[in-house]
Amino acid sequence: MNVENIQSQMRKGVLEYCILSIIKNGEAYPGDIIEEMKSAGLNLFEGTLYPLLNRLKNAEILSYRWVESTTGPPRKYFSLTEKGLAFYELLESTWKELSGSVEILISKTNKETPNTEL
Amino acid sequence: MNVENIQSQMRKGVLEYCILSIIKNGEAYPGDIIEEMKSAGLNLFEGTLYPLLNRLKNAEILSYRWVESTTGPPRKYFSLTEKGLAFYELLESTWKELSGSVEILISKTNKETPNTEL
DNA sequence: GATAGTACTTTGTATTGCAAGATACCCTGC
DNA sequence: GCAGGGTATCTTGCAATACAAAGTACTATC
Repeated sequence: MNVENIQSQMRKGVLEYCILSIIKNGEAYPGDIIEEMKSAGLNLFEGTLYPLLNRLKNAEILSYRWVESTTGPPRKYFSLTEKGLAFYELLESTWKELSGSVEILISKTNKETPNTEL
Repeated sequence: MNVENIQSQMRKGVLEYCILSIIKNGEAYPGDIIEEMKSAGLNLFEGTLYPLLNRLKNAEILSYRWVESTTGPPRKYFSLTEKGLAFYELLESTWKELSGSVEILISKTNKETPNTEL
């Protein structure tokens, strides 16, 4: 019940959505994705990302191609498939519904009984 | 990788936040909470809620008192402890940070290359 | 051909939402 | 006083998955 755990729990649900959004923007390899996530304030670990990308690839949501690098071994550049784009849009509406529901709930419970404040 | 699973994953992270928000508004028993969540569009199951409430009680975030009911067995009415209020505020800021990060990421990745739209 | 840096993969652990069923309490009718 | 239906709470087992940590592999440089 510590802070890291809470953040991790909340992050969980939106990880796929964020990652697909990055890839939708253009081909990316895992290093790009981790960087972009961090710059938005969302930490992401290799041990999380690689299995996730593989799950998405196996579900035919992502595809990849090998691209050689001058600074090391070749990289897997991922991009969305057609199915992946549809999946992304599903995630998008799911996120909007969820965040909408939360807003409704929070604003409602904050208004009804002001005397809750002691 | 089905729809229910995605929704469930996203819901996961905000469950505690929503439930604490409802309880913060005033004492509530599990039936109340499930009703309120459903009315906001968030399904919640008994098998999820009871263990969660017990975890929060053991962490001294919630306390409860028994209240008799005219329609059945007595109910556990939960309320926030002092520690619970602090925890709620932590969840609140965590949620705001997360949803902020997501918005940043999504809007950024949607703008940079408009030609992604096929 | 050894070393360092980058990239990808795998294994094990802990958490927790959910389904299903069990337990317990209250009331009514007999 | 006890059988049955409705309400409420609790428990058990399963499945999914984020994370940590260690391992493998490729490239370039010395």
